[in-house]
Amino acid sequence: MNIHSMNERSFSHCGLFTKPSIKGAVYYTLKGEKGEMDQGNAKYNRILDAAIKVFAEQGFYQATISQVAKEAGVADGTIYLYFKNKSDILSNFLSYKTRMVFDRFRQAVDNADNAEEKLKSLIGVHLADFQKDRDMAVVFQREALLARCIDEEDLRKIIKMYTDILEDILRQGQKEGTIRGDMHIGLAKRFILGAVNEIINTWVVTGKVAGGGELADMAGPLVDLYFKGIGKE
Amino acid sequence: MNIHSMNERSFSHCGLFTKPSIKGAVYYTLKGEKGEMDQGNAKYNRILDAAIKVFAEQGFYQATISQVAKEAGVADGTIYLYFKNKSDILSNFLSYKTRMVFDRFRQAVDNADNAEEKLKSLIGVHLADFQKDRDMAVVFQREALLARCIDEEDLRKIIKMYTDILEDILRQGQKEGTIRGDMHIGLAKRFILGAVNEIINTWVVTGKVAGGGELADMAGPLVDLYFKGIGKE
Amino acid sequence: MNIHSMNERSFSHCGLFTKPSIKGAVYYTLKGEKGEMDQGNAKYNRILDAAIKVFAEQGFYQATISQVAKEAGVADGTIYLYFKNKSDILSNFLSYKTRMVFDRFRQAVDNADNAEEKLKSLIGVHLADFQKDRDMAVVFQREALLARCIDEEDLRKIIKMYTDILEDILRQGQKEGTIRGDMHIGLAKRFILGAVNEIINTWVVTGKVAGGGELADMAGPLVDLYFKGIGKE
Amino acid sequence: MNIHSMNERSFSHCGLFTKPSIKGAVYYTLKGEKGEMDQGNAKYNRILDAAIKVFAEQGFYQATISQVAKEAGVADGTIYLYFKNKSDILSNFLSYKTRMVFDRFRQAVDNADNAEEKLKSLIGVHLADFQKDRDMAVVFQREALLARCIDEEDLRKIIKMYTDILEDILRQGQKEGTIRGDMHIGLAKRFILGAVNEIINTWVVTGKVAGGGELADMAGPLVDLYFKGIGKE
DNA sequence: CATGAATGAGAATTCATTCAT
DNA sequence: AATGAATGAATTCTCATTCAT
Repeated sequence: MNIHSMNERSFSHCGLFTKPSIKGAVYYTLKGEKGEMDQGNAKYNRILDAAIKVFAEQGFYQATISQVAKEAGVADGTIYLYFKNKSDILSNFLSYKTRMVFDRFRQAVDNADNAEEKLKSLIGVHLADFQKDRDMAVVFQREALLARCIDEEDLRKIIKMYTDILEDILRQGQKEGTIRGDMHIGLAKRFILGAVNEIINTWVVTGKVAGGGELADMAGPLVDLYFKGIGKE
Repeated sequence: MNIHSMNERSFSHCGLFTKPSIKGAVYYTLKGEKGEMDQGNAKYNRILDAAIKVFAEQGFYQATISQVAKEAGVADGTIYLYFKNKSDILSNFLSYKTRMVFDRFRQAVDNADNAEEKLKSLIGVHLADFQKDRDMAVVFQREALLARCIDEEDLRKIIKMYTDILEDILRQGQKEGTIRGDMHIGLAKRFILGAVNEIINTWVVTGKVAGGGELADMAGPLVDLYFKGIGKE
Repeated sequence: MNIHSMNERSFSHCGLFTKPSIKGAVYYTLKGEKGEMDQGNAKYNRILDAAIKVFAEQGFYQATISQVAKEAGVADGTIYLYFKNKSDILSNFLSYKTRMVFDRFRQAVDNADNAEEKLKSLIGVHLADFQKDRDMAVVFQREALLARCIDEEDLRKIIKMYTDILEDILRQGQKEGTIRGDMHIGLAKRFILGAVNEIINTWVVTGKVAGGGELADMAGPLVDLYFKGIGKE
Repeated sequence: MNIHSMNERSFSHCGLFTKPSIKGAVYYTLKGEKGEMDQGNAKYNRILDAAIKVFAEQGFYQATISQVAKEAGVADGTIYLYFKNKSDILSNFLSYKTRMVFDRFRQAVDNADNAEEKLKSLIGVHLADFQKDRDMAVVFQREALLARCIDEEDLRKIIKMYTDILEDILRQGQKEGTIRGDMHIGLAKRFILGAVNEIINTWVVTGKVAGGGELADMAGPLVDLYFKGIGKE
C-alpha cells in the first residue's frame, strides 16, 4: 500500500481547484514549522523539494527520477510511494504552490485600501515570494508552460486566477476614480501581468534585477509606470 | 560527407549571433522564391518546417525524429544529413527566425518617424508576424524557454536584441520630449516586452485575443496604454 | 524467529509427497473446525485463501503480494511470517490441496464396489469438488501448469497419483471382466483423466457445463462414454 | 517507422480470426522455403522462433525480452520493430500457429472418407505436428492457457474451432451409422479433445509417450478407444 | 545523397522482500 | 507477532543516432 490516496487530488485527475485540500500540500506548508510532523510527510516534502530543485536545474524532461531520488536521499522506488509518476510530482507542486501563492496574493490585496495600494501590495508580494525561492520561480515560469503533462485547462485557470484579482483591482480603481474608465480591461490585465512575468523571467535567466536591487523593490516603480505610463503627461 | 559544415554555426556551438550567415537560414529565407534553389535546400527547409510544426504540436521533448521525418516526407536518417541532432533543428530554427524577425522589426522601426510611431510599428509587426505563423509563435514562446538545448547565453542575446531596439526608441522619445525622462529605462523595456509576450501567450494558450479581434489590432491600444498608463491623468 | 520451519516442506524444496505432514496444511484442514486453533493458524489460512482467490482472478504472475495481503486483511510483511515467498504460497496450496483432494478421491473409490462404480464415484467427487471451489479449480487447472515455481517432478507426481488410482480401477475392472483386457492401460488412464480435465477447463473458461446442468452430473454420462465409447454397439 | 502495420492483426486488437492474412504469419510459413524472402521477414521469423524457444524453456512471464533478443541474435530494441510488446509476440505466434495448424487439421479431415478415418486422420496429424515441434507444443499447451495477455474470447474461439471440426465428424458418423446417436455430442467432443491434450501434456512434461513409441502412433489405439470404449462389450 | 532497419543506452516503473519499530 | 515504509534489482520499452546498402 502506498500513500497515493494522500495526493489523490493531483492536477491531472481532479481538476486544479475543485477540492479544498491536498494533504500533501498541507504537510508541505507545515515544513519546518511543526515538530510533530511525522516521517511520511517529511519524506513527501523532501521529495517534492528535491524534485523542484532538480527540475529547476535540469528542466523537467532532462531530470530523471534517479536524480530526484538521490537529491532527496531516498531510493528510486520510494518516489512512487508518494507520487503516481514523474508528472505527478510537478502537478502536485504546481497545485500546492498555486494555492499557497494565491492565498498570499489575496491577503496582500485584502490588506490594502485603495486600488493603487492593492496593486503595489500584490506585485510586491509576487516579486518577493518568487525571489525568496528561485527554484520555485524557475519551475513556475519555465517548466509549467512546457509541461504537457499539465492540463492546459489548469494552466488557463491559474492565469485566470491572477487576472481575476487584477480585474477586481482595476474595477475598484475605476470606481475610486483613480483608474481610467476608457480602457480595455482585458488588455490592461495582461499588460500588468506581462511586466511582472518579464521582470521575473529576466531575473531567472540573468540573475539580475533591472536597477540592481531586490526584485521586490521594483514593485513601486512598476506600479508607477502602470499608472502614469511612459508618456510625458 | 554531409551537409553539416553548413549548419556548423548552430546555437549551441558557436553562439547565436557571432557569425554572419547561416547557409540554412539563407536557403530558408529563399523558400519558394528562387527556381534555381537546389533539392538539398528545399529539403532542409521542408525538414525545418515540419519540425516546427511537430514541435509546436507535441512539444520539443515529446516530438520524435520519426514524426518530423514523416511530416517532412523524408527518411529518419535524412534529417541527420541536414542537422547535427534534434536540438540542432530547434537551434537552427531559432537562430534563423530570430534573425528574420529582427530584420523585420528593425525595418518596422526604421520606417516610422517618431518614438510613438516606431513603437506602434514594432509591436504591430511583432503581433502580426506571430499571428501569421502560430507554430513559430508556439515554439518561440514556449519551447525556446524550456529547451535546455539552447544556450542560456543565446537566449539572453535574443532578449537583449529586442530590448536594445526598445531602448533606442525610448531614448529617442525622451529626446523628442514625448517620453518621460524620469523613469527607469531598464524597467520600461521589460514593461513593454512583457505585455507583448503576455498577449501572445494568451493567444497561444487560449486561441483568443483580448477584445476578440486580430492580434495585430492590439498594437494601437497597447501603445496607448504604454504611454498613458492606466491612471486617470 | 518466524514460522517458516512450519512451511519448510514446500513443493520446491523438499518434494511434494515425501514428508507426512505439513503443519500449514493441517491448520488449513482444520479451518473453522476447532475453536482452540490459534491466531497464527487462522492467519495462515486467511492468507492462503486470499492468495488462491487473487491468483485465480489475476493469474499467479499478475497477482501481487500487496493484493494478497489486502484480500487477507494483513500487512504485506506478515505474509512472509507464514510463507517463504510468493511461490511458496502456491506450493503450499497445491501441496495441501493435492493431499486433501486425493484423500477424498481415495475415499470415493474405496466406498464403491466394482470398477464402474468406483470410476463413477471418483469422477463424481472430482467434478463436484472442483465445482464447489472455483478459485481452487482455476489455480489447479491453469496456474499449476504454468507456474515454473512448481517442480516438474512434483507435477508428475500429482498426475501419477491420479493415474495410479485409475490404474487400480482399470485392473480391477479387468479382473471383474467388465473392462477390456486388450487395451493399453497407460493410454486408457490418460484417456479418462483427459476428459475430466477438459470438462473442468471448459467450465473454468466458459463458466458453462456441456449440457447445462451441474458439473458433477456429467460423471454418469462420461463414465458411460468411457465404457461404451462413441461407437454404435 | 517500424514494421508494425505488418502485424496489425494481432490477437488482442482485431480479434483472432477476422482478418484474412497476417503478413508476418505468411512470411513465417515461408520460412526456409523461398530464397527470395527478404531480410525483414527473416528477422521477424527469427525473433518469433527465438521467442517460442525461450517461452517454452522459461515460461512466458519468466522469459525476458533480452533473452529473446539474445536468442534471436538481435538487439532488444529490434524486437519492438516487429512486435508491439512481449504479449504481441505470443499473440502473433498463437494466431499464426492456430491458423496453420487448423489448415492442416481441416485438410487431414477432408482427405479421409468416413467418420472413423477422419477422426484417425485428425488425431494423427495433431499428434504428429505437435511432436514435430516441441517448443510450439509447450507454448500451445501450457502458456496459451495462462497467458492473460490473450483474450479469453480468442481462447474460446481456438477451442471452438477444434470442437467444431469434431462435431462435424461426429454428426457424419451418426449419419453413417458408425457413431451412436444417443450420446451428448458436447460431452463427446470434450471427451475426444481431452484425451489428445492429456497425451500431449504427458509427453510435454515427461518427454515420454504412453507405450513408448511415437506420439502419432497413439492415434490408432486412441480412436479405437474412442469408438469401443474401455468396456467389455 | 537518401534510406530506414538496426542499435543499445537510458528512463520510468514495478514489486518481492526486508527490517526497524 | 505484526506492520508497512523503504528498498533497489530487474524489466519493459523508447528513440536519437548510425551505417550498410
